[in-house]
Amino acid sequence: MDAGDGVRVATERPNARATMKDVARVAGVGVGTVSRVVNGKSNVSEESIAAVNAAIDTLGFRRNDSARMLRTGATASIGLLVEDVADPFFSLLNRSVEEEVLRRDSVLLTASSDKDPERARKMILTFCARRVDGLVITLPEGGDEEYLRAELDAGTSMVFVDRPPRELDVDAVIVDNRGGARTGVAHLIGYGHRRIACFTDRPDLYTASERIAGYRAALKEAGIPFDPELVYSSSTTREPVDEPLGRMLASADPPTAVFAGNNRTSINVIGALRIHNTSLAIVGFDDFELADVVVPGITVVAQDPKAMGQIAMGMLYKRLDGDVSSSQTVTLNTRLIVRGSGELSRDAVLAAR
Amino acid sequence: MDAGDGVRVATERPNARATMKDVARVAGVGVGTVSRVVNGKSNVSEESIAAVNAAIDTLGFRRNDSARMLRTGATASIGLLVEDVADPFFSLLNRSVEEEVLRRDSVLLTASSDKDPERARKMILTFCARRVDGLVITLPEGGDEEYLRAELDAGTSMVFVDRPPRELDVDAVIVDNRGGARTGVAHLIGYGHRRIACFTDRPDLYTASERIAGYRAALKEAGIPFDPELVYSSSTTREPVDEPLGRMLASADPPTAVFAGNNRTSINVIGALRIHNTSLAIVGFDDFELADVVVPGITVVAQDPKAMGQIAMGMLYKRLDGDVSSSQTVTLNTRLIVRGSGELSRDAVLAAR
DNA sequence: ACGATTCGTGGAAACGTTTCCACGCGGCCG
DNA sequence: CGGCCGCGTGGAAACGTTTCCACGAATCGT
Repeated sequence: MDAGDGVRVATERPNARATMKDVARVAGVGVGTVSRVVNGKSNVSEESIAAVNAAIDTLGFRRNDSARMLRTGATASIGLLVEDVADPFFSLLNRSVEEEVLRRDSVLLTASSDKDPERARKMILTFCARRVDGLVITLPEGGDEEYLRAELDAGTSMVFVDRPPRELDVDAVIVDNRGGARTGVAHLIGYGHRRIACFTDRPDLYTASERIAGYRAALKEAGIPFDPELVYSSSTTREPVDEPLGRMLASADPPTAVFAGNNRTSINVIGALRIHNTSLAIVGFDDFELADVVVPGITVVAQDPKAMGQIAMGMLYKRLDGDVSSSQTVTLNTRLIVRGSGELSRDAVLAAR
Repeated sequence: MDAGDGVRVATERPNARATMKDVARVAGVGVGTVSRVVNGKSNVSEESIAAVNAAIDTLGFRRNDSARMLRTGATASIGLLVEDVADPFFSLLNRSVEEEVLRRDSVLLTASSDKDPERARKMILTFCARRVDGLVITLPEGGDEEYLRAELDAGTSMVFVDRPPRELDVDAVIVDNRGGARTGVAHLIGYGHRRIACFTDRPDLYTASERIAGYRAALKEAGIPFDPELVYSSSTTREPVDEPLGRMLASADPPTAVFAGNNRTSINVIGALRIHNTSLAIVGFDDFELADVVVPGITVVAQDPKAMGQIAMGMLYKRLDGDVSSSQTVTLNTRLIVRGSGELSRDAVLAAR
């Protein structure tokens, strides 16, 4: 009680948060009891509970989770790494993962790789240093993946999303990119199109290459020759495509339809069509918010990022609960949403020229 | 070396990560030296550095940041709470904050409040228990804010974004919602419109009420009477607005223009206009990705979420660096982006009827 | 040649929690 | 009536790091 006796003041140090020791002193109990009250454990008398809670209120005590994590080894946190949290697809995935994390009273650390393997590596290792319970990862293409094996061996659980693992033995949730693209392109072929342009992301990206493969598969099934002149892969999703589209339109045998490999590219294609003041049939991969507001509505091959997040977290928590069965890859089917842009027949497009 | 002597195996325990102690033993140095090497401190011989690094590699050692945080008290982490990480505006803010956090080698914890004060409270207290260095918060309307004061007093720095503080003495970055709305509506008035509908979010939300105030201010300046029949506030941003819009259009003196209070509402309004097969002049608040792809392009009052994130983090880090000057609120100006939908004159709209 | 300074180093204390062990005290059963 | 059990409790050890202190060796200045 006496502040001048050389011992530190009884109830509070000047600029530090109260600890359980402080609470114990004020409540007149032991630290063990404080811990039991804070964690809602049984075997504590009503009196003690009341005294401790009163002390907590007056001191503004808040448990220091760093200490708890150190002691228990469980951090109750999940790390999420995607390409870009601002991307419409990944932001929905992010939200979906957050919901599952919240349900488990955990906390979510998020990061964007920007498709840079080095940045991804840095963030993942940072997450591991924080001893996250599990990782949800969209691993960028290229770069060494071996560092992940060390973390895996050290006992960190992880799930890949949107891309399958290459060498690593980990769970994954992916989308049937190839099948979805094949369906979308076949849809266009069904409306008489034989010259179908294909705009995608960088082909070294897993999803882009799969979608291109689906595009080619659909052509092959219909006996339509593949023409590399009709394929354009942009280096970034923000890049406008009016120049390459213009070149295709000016060629001897111009396309009458377009398959757009992702939602940003769909938007870019729509913009380019407006610039060239023409209309082609369009099917895009991945739904986006305004797809049914433009005229005509954009027919898309839709993914389900919410389901992807839920399933990924389900797999992750099963591992955290001790499941050691062999790893599996869940493939989500896509859904063709018909809105008009994909149902413009070849004849209609040609007639409008 | 002998595993059978009752002492635990020299280099590794079965299922635990290597600690600095392990590294020290393998490298033949003390733990202090290992710590110095890991943290790149000076005053370590080349030999020791090499030995320690070799040991780190063979053991797969990774510093346990829980312990580090406990000891140092600095968690190198920032907590971000927004309405919804999947919202186009907040996902860009999220990304921008992430960039600043990364620059400081920190980690970002994210959460969505879903406009629920109770959920916000829970997440903020969780972040505080994790002893985040700082908080970036979009605090939902309603509910008690007093718990924040306790955290503030305990020394947690925080910045409000998108909403100003009510009672609390904290920094904030907001947008000139009222001025932006006024500019947008005045723009419509400049094209001859006098009957301007206003669709917004729940009016108990700060941003929505400010924008409505701006709408009214513009009307007042132009001497146009305010008609509550022309204002509709949806309860959720996902709610379609074709029904209320239809009612307005069927009235004796229908609107010739619309001011949409946020980007999702803009989209809903465009959809509703299509359903009613009519066209009105539109100005929306907040830019969105497809605004210049629809026909006509949507004229918007644009915010800059990226700048908001940068400025907020700048203010936060200044506080963390010890700045104790009085708190301030930065107001970001909006920018009118003209794309066509807002430049449809009253006469043109009436002529098309 | 000798004290003073520097450098590299090892080791112990401390951070705040959880958990385990031991203790006192009733009441219960045999 | 005595041992036993269970309950509520206090306190100490442990988690893995950082940091401070102390120590020996080597270098320096005079």
